Amino acid sequence: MTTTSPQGRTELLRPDGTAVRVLVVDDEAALSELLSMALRYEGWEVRSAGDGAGAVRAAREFRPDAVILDIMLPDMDGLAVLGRLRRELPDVPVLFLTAKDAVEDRIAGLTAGGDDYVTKPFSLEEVVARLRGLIRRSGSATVRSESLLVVGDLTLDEDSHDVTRDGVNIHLTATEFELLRYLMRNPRRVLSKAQILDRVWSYDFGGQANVVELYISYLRRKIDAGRSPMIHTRRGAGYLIKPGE
Amino acid sequence: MTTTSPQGRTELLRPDGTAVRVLVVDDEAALSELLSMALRYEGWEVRSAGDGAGAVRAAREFRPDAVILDIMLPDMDGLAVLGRLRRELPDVPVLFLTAKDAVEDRIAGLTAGGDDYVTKPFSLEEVVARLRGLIRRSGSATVRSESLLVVGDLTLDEDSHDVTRDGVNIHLTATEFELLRYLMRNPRRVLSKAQILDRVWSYDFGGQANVVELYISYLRRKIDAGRSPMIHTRRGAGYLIKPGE
DNA sequence: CGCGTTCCTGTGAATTTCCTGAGAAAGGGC
DNA sequence: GCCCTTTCTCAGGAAATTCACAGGAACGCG
Repeated sequence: MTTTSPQGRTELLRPDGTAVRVLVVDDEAALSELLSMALRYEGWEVRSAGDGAGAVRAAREFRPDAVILDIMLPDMDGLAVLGRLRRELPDVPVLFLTAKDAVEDRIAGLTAGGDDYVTKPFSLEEVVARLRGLIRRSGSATVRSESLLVVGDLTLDEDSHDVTRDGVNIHLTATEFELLRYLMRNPRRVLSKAQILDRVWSYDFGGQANVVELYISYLRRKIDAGRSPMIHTRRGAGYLIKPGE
Repeated sequence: MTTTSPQGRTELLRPDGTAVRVLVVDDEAALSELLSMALRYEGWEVRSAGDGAGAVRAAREFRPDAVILDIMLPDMDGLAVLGRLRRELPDVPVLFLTAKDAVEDRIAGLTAGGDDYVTKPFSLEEVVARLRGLIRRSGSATVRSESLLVVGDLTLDEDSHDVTRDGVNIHLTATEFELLRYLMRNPRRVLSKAQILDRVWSYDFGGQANVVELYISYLRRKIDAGRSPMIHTRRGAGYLIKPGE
């Protein structure tokens, strides 16, 4: 088994060259599973815990580089877990999972230390992107990877959310942005509509699968318009992005 | 390559090139947590103590470059702690945390020696800025940072609180100033409303998240009025500031 | 060449997100 | 204590975004 990620992109690695370690703390087994699989697929090492006690134990043994923490847990409330995690892992960034309306009720100071949060229901693309951002900025990983994705003359900046083709700025909506980011993080690789739906849309999306077609169509209009096309259809298989000739 | 903080800003560093050390003395664990997280994220090394005895011990071992001291502590009152800290660390600047209604003249006496204070409830932006100012002026750290933030033709002086666009002075209220400072310390970077709220508003703020929208609106009126806009909305993501073209 | 399948995209409606005016409440300076 | 400034809530309205639906185009296969 090689250390290159399944998707073949440049990975974030720890200073000693080993894989980045992520601890997932969530009591919903299904969610925990979903996250673990997605993160392993990123090439990261994952451990998960279903309650606060397990989380603290895992933190001590596993010494993760980042934590994903659902702030509503059964035995302790998430904030208590956070406190105990912090004692074990003072400098480790935390990505919080929270219900959408909880944000309005305000969880003061959660993101204060450079941490971040994602509201449920989330898309995997969002979680992975946020987590990569956290790790990148935490300095725990060696690779100060750029926040800039480049495919041919197309660029996408994950920090500023700026997208340009051939130097020209292109305005994308939030969903278009996430779709393009997913494509660009997997250049020259066919992604099926099911994969895209699983990754870019939130896990509870119940709509028609052809939203993917629709959004591919939107992207083409904005990105390929006139120019040599970069987004290609593989009939019966999916879509891929690659530099135009 | 210059050393940069996690957020990519220039850091304050000590003469030997190591990170600045800050001691946080506060008995409220939650506050202590919040501060530690924020300061670590600034790239500083943090130790915290929950009482006077611990503070003195930490001072002796840790030799901090600055101290944040809550002047109401359980075992000794803050003034006694201060005295003993001063014996350990004669020249170290202290940032006091105090209740708003604390006796004014007493504070005035305390801060006479170049120290500073912040009233509770505070915003992290304010604490970090004050602390940076203290450290910068104390000479303990190599001054590698100006107090002037510049983005395009917009400037903000953290010392004098002067803000100018294209040379013209602009009057901002306290909140507007802190918001703008946060944006300008993270140029070209999308900041979510939650992040902004966590950082610019005080930790006990319980209000509506749309104050952020409101203050962005105020800032635009004062800063972007007529001119090419520098504050941009990323719908569904947040706001960012960048030089106009 | 004809046919079924797959994909593309215009239209429009529901929803979400953002902006901003008006005014109440709180705070600061004198 | 009084006046002026600042902060913040509330709510209406504007605008952008998401998505379903459906007709038509393109494709691949026999």
